[in-house]
Formats: sequence, structure tokens, C-alpha cells
Amino acid sequence: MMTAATEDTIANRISRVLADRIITGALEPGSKLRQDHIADEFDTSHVPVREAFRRLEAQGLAISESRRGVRVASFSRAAVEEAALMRSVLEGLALRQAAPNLTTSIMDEAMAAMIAGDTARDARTWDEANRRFHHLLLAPSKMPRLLATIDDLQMVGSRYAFATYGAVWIPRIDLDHHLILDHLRKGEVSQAVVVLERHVQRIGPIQR
Amino acid sequence: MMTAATEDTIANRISRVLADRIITGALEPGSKLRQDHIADEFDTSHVPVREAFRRLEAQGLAISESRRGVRVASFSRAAVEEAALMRSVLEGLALRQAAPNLTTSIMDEAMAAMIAGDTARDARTWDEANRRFHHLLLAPSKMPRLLATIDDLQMVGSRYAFATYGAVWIPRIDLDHHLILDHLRKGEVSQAVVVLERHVQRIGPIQR
DNA sequence: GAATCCATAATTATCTATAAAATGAAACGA
DNA sequence: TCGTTTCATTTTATAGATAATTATGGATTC
Repeated sequence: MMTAATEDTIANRISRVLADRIITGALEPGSKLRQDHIADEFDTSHVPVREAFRRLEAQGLAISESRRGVRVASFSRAAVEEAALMRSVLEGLALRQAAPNLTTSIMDEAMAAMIAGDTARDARTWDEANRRFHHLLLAPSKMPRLLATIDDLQMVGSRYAFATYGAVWIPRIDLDHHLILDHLRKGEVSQAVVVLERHVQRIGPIQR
Repeated sequence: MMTAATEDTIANRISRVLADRIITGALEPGSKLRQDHIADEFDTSHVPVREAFRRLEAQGLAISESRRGVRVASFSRAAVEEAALMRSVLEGLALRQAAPNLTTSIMDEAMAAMIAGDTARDARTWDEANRRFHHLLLAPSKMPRLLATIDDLQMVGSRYAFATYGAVWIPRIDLDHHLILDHLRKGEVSQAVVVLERHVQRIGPIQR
């Protein structure tokens, strides 16, 4: 296996690493991202770092004020709720589009991801499994832009999860996921969509 | 009045101009964007040009293949339909959120925009008025990310409109807009949402 | 038709100018 | 005398220009 280094650019690599740090909370909201520090760390110049910043900005993970630098985007309760609402309607749409293309093998994979999530022993494992579950069910919609937008919104949810439960993860079974799969297995798409939409909205700010 | 040039960066300015050219069709789908040509035109170096590219990429207006340059994103029928579907559910959501905050003065402004659209004599004027109409009604949702996402999706619709009707614009009255305003004036939010969602889906590929 | 070379363009490094922040000194008031 | 405010100076970081490097696509030759 060859190094995938030349496959994508340094800017992409930097933006992925920074995105991960922001999502997991390793980089705190509001903290400054200094281009030459990051350039030093990745052993490059500031040019690709700046390009990485532009992508993070577009993903809503960073905020840049001209001539005043870039900081990690802070996420208010309102912003988390907004993202959850958006994701709710978009995932509903995606599932309706994906439903005709769902196969049993996909649903088996989704079930595996669901179990991985239920038995996860830390936030990171849970988050990965959760994303995989949703992605598996929605990918057959074959709508790349819809999926990409959902992924970007999902990051807000992940950030919230890490910030809230990151330190001490308490494993718990996600009944909604079970319910969604049950409905889909029976071909009850509308019911599955209803549960999914409610489920996604709940992920944001839970018990208030 | 001072030049607002220092307010935002050169990269922003470039990305705005390029976005406009792509939307209006001045830059054709698939055509290559060569960084040093554009740098020459704007009398800058290619560094801010590359940053502008990153934003265009995030907006779905350009596609970049690493080491092979950037081209104007092509938009297939499927992509236009996908964007229309996404916009449909998102605008529905936005209108539901905005409805409680709508005032008669906002609706008067929206009516003015609607009339401007109905009487527009070219695609550009119509497009501006159309965007203004939608934006006026949705902005009171006060959900910045939702609005930004809708704007980005709207660009696909605009591109489609320019590509299809750009050369010879035939003015026609948009009954949906009238209907939506009527419903909102009567406080019939759900009906307004239904019409809006249908309306947005129709904007994409019309008569098939 | 395959391999090599060259031209072109993308990517990244280095260097420079300029704006913002920080430091500190002086002046003023309590 | 202590503290606060204001202004100038210095420091630091961003934004951009220029320069160097590296990959890619096409042409040319074998």
C-alpha cells in the first residue's frame, strides 16, 4: 500500500486533523488558531494552513475575522438546536430517498454499527459507530450534496456530545436506532422517517 | 466614503466575483480556473486566489482535483433536483421558524420584491428579486446556518435559471409567491409552508 | 505503442509589508 | 502615594508577493 500523501494536499490533511481536534474538544471553543504555530507543527508553511482554515470556516468549525485571525467556533445552545433541526429534516429526506435502495445486507451492517454504538466504552467509539449507522442508512439515497451537508451538521452534534459526555462515557442502548431498523426491515418507511426525525432532534440538547 | 477593501480580504472579493460569474453562466460548467490567470486579472498573487477556490469548492460551485487544478462545477439534472429537494425541506423549516416573527412591514417588503420579480425584464433582475423575496420571509427565523445553507443551495437554482432562461427572459407572474404571501397574511402558516415546499421543488427542473 | 523529455500549471516555501495587540511611560486625578 | 487613563512605541501575527519545487499532460522519439 502506497502512502496516500500525494493523493490529497497538505491543506486537506491539516483541515482533517484540526476538524477532529475541534470536534473532540481537544481544541476549545474560542481558542485562537495561529497559522504559523500550526505550520510549525505540521512542518509546512502557513500557505496550506490558511487553505485549511477556509475549509474549517465553511464547515462552521472555525470563524475568521479578517486581519484578526481565526478562532475555533463557539457553539451555543441555539446553534446546536439549529443544527439538530436542520439535520432532522435533511435526514428525513435522505431516508425517504434511500429507502427504495436499502438491502438486507446494508441493514445487517447498520445493525452491527448499532450494536457497536450500544456497547461503546468511550465517546469516540460511540461517535464513530453512530455516524456509521446513520451514514449506512442514508448513503443509498445517492445524493452526495445532501450527505455532505448532513455530515457537516453531524459535526455539531458530535462536538456537543464530546463536550457533554466526553470525559465520562456511560454506555446506553439507543432504542431509537432499534426502532428505526425494525420499521425499515418491515418496509414501514414513513414510520422509520418519523422516528429518525424525532431521534435526530433529541440528540442535540437532551433533557433540559 | 472609504474603500471597503480593507474590510474583507482579497480572497473574499475574488470568490464573490467568481461565484457571480459561475452563477450567471459567464464561466461555463467544466471550464478550468487557472490560478495565475485569475491572479493576473485581479492584480494579485495566486495565494488569495487559491483561498477563494476553497470557498467556491465548499459552496459547490467549483471542483478541485488535487494537483490537477480547479474547474467550474458541472450541474447535472440530478444535482439540480437534489438541491431543489434539500432547499424545499429547509425552506419549509425556515418558514415555520420565521412565521412567529413575521411583521406586516416585512410582508410589504416581500410583496415589493415579488412585484419586482414579476415585472423583471431580464434574468439577473428576476434572480435578485426572487432571492430577496425568499430571504425576507425566512430571515426572521434568525437561524444563520440554515439561511446560509439555503443561500448556497439557491445558487444551484439560479445557475439553472440562467442556463435555461438567461438569454431570453420571458417575464411571467409567479402565482406561488402570491399564494404564499396571501396565506401568511391570513396567518395560515401550514398552508404557506406547503405551497413554499412545492414551489421550491418546482423551481429546479420545470416542465419535464 | 511505449518510454522519455519538455512545457505548463499546481503546490508549497520563503520573504515582506501592514495591521492589530501589547507593553510601558507619562500625565492626570483621587 | 496609588491608581487610572491616554498615548506612543514595540512586538507579534496576518495577509500577500515572490520564488522554488514538484507533479502532470502532451509531444517526440525510438
